[in-house]
Amino acid sequence: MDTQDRPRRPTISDVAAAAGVSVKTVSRVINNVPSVRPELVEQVLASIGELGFRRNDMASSLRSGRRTATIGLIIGDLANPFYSTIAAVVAKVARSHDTYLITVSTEEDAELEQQQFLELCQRRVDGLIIVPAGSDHSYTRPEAEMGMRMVFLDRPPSGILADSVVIDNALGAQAGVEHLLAAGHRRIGVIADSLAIYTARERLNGARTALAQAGVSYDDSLVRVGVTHPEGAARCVADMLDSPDPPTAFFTGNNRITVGALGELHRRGHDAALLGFDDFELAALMPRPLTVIAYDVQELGRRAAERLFDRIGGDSSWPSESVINTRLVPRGLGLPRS
Amino acid sequence: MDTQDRPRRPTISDVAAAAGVSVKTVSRVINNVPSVRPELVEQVLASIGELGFRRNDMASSLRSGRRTATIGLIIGDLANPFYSTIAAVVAKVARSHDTYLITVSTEEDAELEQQQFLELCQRRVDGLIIVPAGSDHSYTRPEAEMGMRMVFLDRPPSGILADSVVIDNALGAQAGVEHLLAAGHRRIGVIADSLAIYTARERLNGARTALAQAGVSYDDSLVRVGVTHPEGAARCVADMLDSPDPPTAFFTGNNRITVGALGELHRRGHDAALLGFDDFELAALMPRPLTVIAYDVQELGRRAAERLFDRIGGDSSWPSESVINTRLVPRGLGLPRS
DNA sequence: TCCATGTGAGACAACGTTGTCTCGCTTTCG
DNA sequence: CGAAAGCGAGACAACGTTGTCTCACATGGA
Repeated sequence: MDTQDRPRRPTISDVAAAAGVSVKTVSRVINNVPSVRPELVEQVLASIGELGFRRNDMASSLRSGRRTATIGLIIGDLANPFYSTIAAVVAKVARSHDTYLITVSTEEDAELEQQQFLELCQRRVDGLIIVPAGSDHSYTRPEAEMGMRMVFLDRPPSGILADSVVIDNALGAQAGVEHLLAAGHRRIGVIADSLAIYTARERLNGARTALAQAGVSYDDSLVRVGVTHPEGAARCVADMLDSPDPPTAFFTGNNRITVGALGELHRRGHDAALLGFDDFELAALMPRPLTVIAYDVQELGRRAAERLFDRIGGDSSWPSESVINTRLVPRGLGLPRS
Repeated sequence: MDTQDRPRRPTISDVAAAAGVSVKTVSRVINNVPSVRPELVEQVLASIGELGFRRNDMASSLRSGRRTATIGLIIGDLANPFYSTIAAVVAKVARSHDTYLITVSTEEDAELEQQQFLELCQRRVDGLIIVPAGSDHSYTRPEAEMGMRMVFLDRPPSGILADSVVIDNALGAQAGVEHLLAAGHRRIGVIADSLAIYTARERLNGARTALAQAGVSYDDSLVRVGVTHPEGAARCVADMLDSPDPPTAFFTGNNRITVGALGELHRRGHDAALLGFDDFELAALMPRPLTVIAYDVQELGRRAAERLFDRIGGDSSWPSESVINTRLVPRGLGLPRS
């Protein structure tokens, strides 16, 4: 008959009334302040149980000015296993710090990245881990100056000095191409993602370094860039194989490209060698077991998350760049055409 | 020299002081209330830009009592592609409702599920999507009664009446086993996850129905349950193949089990047929292309998220159970031993 | 000219919680 | 026995924002 029509959550003041104590005492009980008479503690706990009271964390963190116990993760696409692995390990580290994780996808759109960054700042997350989509991060500077902690992951930031954790793309790609060269290949097709992406640039550079050091002249017709989908990679492979002087091996710049290329080779029953950057779960089970440049994705996420919590914990040392090593996982190659 | 030592975020009161207006006027400008003189609007916006002001969303939603624009997703493990696909599509639907997503992993632990559920309620999320780990959800009832919206995904709740979205596990498994029977197999090994999991129970039931309807007597030695890892699945396959009267085909209850079983068959070069529940990206590229029971995981997540936002939007109709159909994707089987 | 009407903007309180201060009671010691 | 000290618990204000109310001033009609 009263204002019971919409169910309203009880507040500490309701609990206080029910237990016959002041709101502050309820607050003390909730926060385990020891200086409350055990008998009152019991009364209060009883009332809390009866009413189903649950503290409003938002009000609590507003008043206390402490952490919101939330961090944000800005990534390309949660459906991509690379990103979801990172999200999982970041969430795990966050949980060990009693912190929740808000994950947002930018779909590799720089504008969306900026928008979501600012929105997460409005929510007063305690910190942010960012896998950059855009190439200019000076927009983060005002927030950084006002105390927002952030760590860049997989790609370094530009326009701001901040922590980052990246993998050794160039050296990894170089090692991969060297492996193909050592197997006797001289015509090696290289397929890379958009060069707007830092990792794609670095990997292409590494591949070129290997070729140059082996004295193999650089052939433009054997390099394709801006390949973003497996289908595109398949077309590139088809295209190069149909050319007059086709490659005998392929170096593919990421797992999506590798899968697309593999599919095309599989369809054709072609025996060109294939070596890709990024490992993936089923690589060993492929029709042709795949040699890949692998690295510890979980370690990548873990280091970024731990760096972030160091910062949140008050670490104010000079920003650092942490580099994760890659390793070549040999699982066999197609034989070079002799 | 003043309290500038720790960078403090400006508040609307700082903006008001800078612009020479009242805090309420700043609030009006922020919220696009039209009844403010354009000249003042400009002043306020200028001050906002200068100070780098950004509204505190937590304070805003506390005061206004409106939504927190956050929903929670409670799943088993974000690193599992099934769950990350769901998380991605839920995040997408959420974003279209200007809402953020907090994802937590239970690691299939019922106690952790309950704990995280309650913590998310404390955060005053607007709603929750839950993939149950536990089998009793009566603990959610007090929260539901106080207005917490929730939708159960992949597995129905027990102990509470609430919306759910599930797939047709029994019928799918039945169709899968029928497919193996139609190919002439009579000795079919069935490997299932822990029967504490609803989907595993349902799928096993479906498999048994198919066997029973075909008049194949049920052989306990051909059924393994409680298999949670690919390694376990591999051991089951090895074990059954090494038995005196080995199966000629396997029905595997989920994608982890399928991968483990496939690996073992691959190692042995064994030609037993394999048909699994759950599709996975590379199934078509496997050494033996895999026939699977597939379903639209994205649709599963999408329906749950849309149902949740219906509820948040005020829909108070009777709770519904939405069922997603499965389909058999034939990609070939090993031939039965003749 | 005077009063009714309308409009823009400020004062104040409130959301649910916690930090600070105070106060009364008990304990202890000179 | 009185005063200092200690301790438990309440009153009050504040976190940053927005809802409600009020008021000053401008406008228009009688």
